[in-house]
Amino acid sequence: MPELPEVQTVLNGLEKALQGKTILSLECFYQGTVIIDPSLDFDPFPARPVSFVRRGKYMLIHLDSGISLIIHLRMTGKLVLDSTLPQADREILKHERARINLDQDCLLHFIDIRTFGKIVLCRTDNVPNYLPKLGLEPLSSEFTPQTLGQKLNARKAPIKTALLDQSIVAGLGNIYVCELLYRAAICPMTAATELSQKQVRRIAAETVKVLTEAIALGGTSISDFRRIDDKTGEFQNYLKVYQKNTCPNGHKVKRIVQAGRATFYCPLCQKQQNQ
DNA sequence: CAATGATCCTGTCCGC
DNA sequence: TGCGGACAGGATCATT
Repeated sequence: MPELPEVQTVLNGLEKALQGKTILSLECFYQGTVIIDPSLDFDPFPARPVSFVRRGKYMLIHLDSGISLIIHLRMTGKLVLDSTLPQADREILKHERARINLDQDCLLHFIDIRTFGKIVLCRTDNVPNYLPKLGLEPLSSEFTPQTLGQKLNARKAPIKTALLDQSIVAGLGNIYVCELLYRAAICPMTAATELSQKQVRRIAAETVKVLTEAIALGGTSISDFRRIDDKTGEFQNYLKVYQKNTCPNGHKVKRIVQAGRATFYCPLCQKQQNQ
């Protein structure tokens, strides 16, 4: 389940892999995976990528033809670089939903078991119309205890649920929210509106720390996340509560369900009265 | 506007 | 061995 660090890892890999290459075409093998803006009235290929931008869990690849690719991996999407065979000889892989053909006999397979991932092709000036309302970028200067507190304190929902809302903070998912709340020693059931400034400061600090550490380690490979070279990330080896039986202090980790999603936390380390 | 629930989809795992 | 059901869960849409 790619969250911000996994998306950044993939995007970094793409930037390297596409260096000096030209995109020749985009193929779709599953109805709905590739969405082409209806107002696109010319063939945007061949085109060269000019910039690679991440916004929340969205990857934006801007091309020199004034067109952009918007890629979202959702839960099981993977991009796999392949330069092993002449393009014409490559069969469609299992669960391959789309393909980005490059020159130099390279291509990117878009593999997505559960078919929720999307690739949108649209004019660069039209990109914002394809993105939902996204909140603070946790690794940008706009992410401060002040801006975060302002948004969180306006919500009655539990802090765990509020942090998963992409219109509050963009890029967090279930794994990193559980992890950062443990590190900040905040009980996941605490109403966001009731968080003290001190608690918000800890949440902001631990969010930046856990995301930065995870990016440095190439993300978390919990189920099937892979880098584009198909290697696994390393951060799963550093998780403290997510899918764990005990926390680093040896306490029993509890699993509850909030807003339909599993929450892992330590009732001893994350007490509600921790100020 | 906020909060909730259903939906999309397939592989894996568990109990019987 | 196989079958049904729960679970995994990001984002979107409809509903309250």
